[in-house]
Amino acid sequence: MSEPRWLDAAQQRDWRAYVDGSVRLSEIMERDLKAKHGLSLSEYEILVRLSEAPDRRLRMAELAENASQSRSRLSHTCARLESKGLVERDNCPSDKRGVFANLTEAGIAALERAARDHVETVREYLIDIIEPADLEAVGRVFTAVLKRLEAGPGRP
Amino acid sequence: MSEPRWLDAAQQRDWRAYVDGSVRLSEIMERDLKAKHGLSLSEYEILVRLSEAPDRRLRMAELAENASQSRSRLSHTCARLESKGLVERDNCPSDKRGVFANLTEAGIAALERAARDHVETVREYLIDIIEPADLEAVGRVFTAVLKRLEAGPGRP
DNA sequence: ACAACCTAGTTGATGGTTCAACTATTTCCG
DNA sequence: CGGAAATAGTTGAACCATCAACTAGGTTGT
Repeated sequence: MSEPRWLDAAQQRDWRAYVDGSVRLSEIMERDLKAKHGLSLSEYEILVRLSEAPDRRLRMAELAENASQSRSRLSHTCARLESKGLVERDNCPSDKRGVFANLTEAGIAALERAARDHVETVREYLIDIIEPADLEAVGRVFTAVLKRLEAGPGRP
Repeated sequence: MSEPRWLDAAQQRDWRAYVDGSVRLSEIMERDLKAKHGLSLSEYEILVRLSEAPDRRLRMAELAENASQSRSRLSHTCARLESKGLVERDNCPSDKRGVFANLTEAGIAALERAARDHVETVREYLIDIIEPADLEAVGRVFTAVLKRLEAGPGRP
């Protein structure tokens, strides 16, 4: 139990800006999508990942991984999307435990509409108001975070 | 209704890294705090803001603003923290509608314990694995986001 | 002084997320 | 082969956040 290595003033300032800013940024994304398209951010993410998959279909586990959601959460969210007619689920022939989620035509259309507004919001509140070099830095930072998280716990 | 200004490949890559990375980063913070100290991230944030306030007390509205939470959410969360004995609420004498939230001794102690672990997690999964200059860029970026959000909607 | 309005904060219902338990299938390996 | 262990996905309960409605006290203007 050693002394904690506290952040210095500059680190603290930057970390705090990130905490506050990222919470409020995702809040506005959420609100915007919900108001204009009746979609939550996590529903939107699912549609995005499906739209990029071959044949616009993915196994539930892979979709959960891509969308950074737990399997349970995906099951519930998928049920909701299914009842909205944006997603369909059907059984995997080769693995009888497996389930494919796939995007319906309505899902494709809804995503296209939502994405047009969403990209505008992302620009308006982030991309267009910062230096391109700083966006690249953000990319590097969170790529490193993802890599670190994959490596699992322990601090080498 | 003009054509959307889609992100280019590099912007898309960086934005996606941020979306995925930030979700997963706050997930691990949340899990860590919950497992080791029984606190959610938003409870933790409330304790932090209170601990920094003069006399470790703040009016509810101000606390809500500082912690980036809605007033309603703060009421509920505060009720939970109160039942854990970490926060107390009492009436404001000068404005009879008002309520002060203040940190109890137990709250101070709980925060101190939690903060020691929390800073370690923040370092392990973010600060210590990136370039200092990139952290500064993150700080600039989200400071700009906060400024933009304060300005309100509309894109000048 | 009083009516209209605004601000502080809470409450309860609703809906989404998490967690643990469960079924069903597949894989591993003696 | 056959049983143990691992994997895919779902379910329901408990928990937390959001939203609209509400109480109560303050502010403004005439």
